[in-house]
Amino acid sequence: MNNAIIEFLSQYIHLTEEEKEVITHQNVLQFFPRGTVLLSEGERARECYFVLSGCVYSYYLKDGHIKVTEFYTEKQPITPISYTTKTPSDYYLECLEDCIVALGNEERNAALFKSVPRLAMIGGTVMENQLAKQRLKYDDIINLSPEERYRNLQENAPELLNRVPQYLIASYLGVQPESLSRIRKRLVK
Amino acid sequence: MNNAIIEFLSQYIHLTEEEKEVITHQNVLQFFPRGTVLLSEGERARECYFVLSGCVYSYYLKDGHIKVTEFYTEKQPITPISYTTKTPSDYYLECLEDCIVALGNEERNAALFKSVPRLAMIGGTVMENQLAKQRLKYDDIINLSPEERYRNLQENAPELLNRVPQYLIASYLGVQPESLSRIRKRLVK
DNA sequence: TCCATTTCTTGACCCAAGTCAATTTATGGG
DNA sequence: CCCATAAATTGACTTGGGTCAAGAAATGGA
Repeated sequence: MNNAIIEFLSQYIHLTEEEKEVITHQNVLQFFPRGTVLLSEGERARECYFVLSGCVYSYYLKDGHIKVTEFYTEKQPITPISYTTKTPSDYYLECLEDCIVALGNEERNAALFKSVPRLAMIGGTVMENQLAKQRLKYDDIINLSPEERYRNLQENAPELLNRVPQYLIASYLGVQPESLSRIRKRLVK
Repeated sequence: MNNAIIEFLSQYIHLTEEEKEVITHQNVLQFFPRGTVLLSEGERARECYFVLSGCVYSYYLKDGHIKVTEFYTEKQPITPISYTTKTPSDYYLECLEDCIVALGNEERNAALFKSVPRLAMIGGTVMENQLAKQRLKYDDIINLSPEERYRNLQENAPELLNRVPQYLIASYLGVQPESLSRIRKRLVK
């Protein structure tokens, strides 16, 4: 379970057993029951997260309606924009399921970097990779119809479709729940 | 002109006159005439860029049609996904106007970091900021109609509308040229 | 197990964007 | 300055998603 962090970091850097040990022990883990709001609009994020289990989603409100922007599941880092910019958040961050989450902040990261100095070097790379992913997602969305977007989800993240209520998937795809219902109907036949 | 880099870096870190001097002198600048292709599909990007003057745009081909993903103008850094991932590029990078560009690669960056060590620390922050911007752009697009996107462009980057041919703007907004023409017509009245 | 509430589906209608085709306008090279 | 070509506009038609309203199905708490 806790290995998720080690697995994640190992994508970027080779860790010795000793370093893995240190990282595992310095982790600050926390359990949040489903429905917990980790971050609210107007609040300033004081922490970033790493999902070990469960599912977190981020959304903002527009005319009182939820607009889902992302789902975060196992082995995914969450860096709220508000954490980056140190300004009040426009987004909510909420647990869709019971979650176990690793917490990060500048203090704790600094302590970790002191123990495993090589970790400090991959910060830029991790961010670059996140950015590359976000770009691909953008380039996808801009030229695809809602139906194509849904098919991509089916292809790339089929498990999400089972874990997440359909009206949140619809919001994530940028369509109304009625439309998603019709898209699904079209695709069945 | 060359100050653009100093201006850009100063958003993240305060530079002494001496450091500014060093950075200015270590810069590798190059002129590219309009139409120059900086990166082609299938090629691996060996450099990243910083636009000092002119306009560069990135696009990919889908069924032989251009899909514009971004315009880069003065004081904007360009980190091709291919540069990040060290894999062949799916994108083209091309000069829309005559351009003066600063070139970066790992070697040159390392040399620069050696001269001004503090620069190495802001890499993650620059990337985090780029990521935050890209996220906002995404969240925008997903819930806005083409017409709203166009109005946002008018608001946030009116100069682009004069510099860039309309059919490229249309592609950037994810609509057909005919549709953009009609959107503009609707908005005039 | 039952009921209230939430979520999902369906129908009818509207509208904006896509498509194809034709025409007008702009542009740059000679 | 003219012409060939590229870019932008307009018209007619199709189509898929939005909206509003009603009903069916699923869910969870008592």
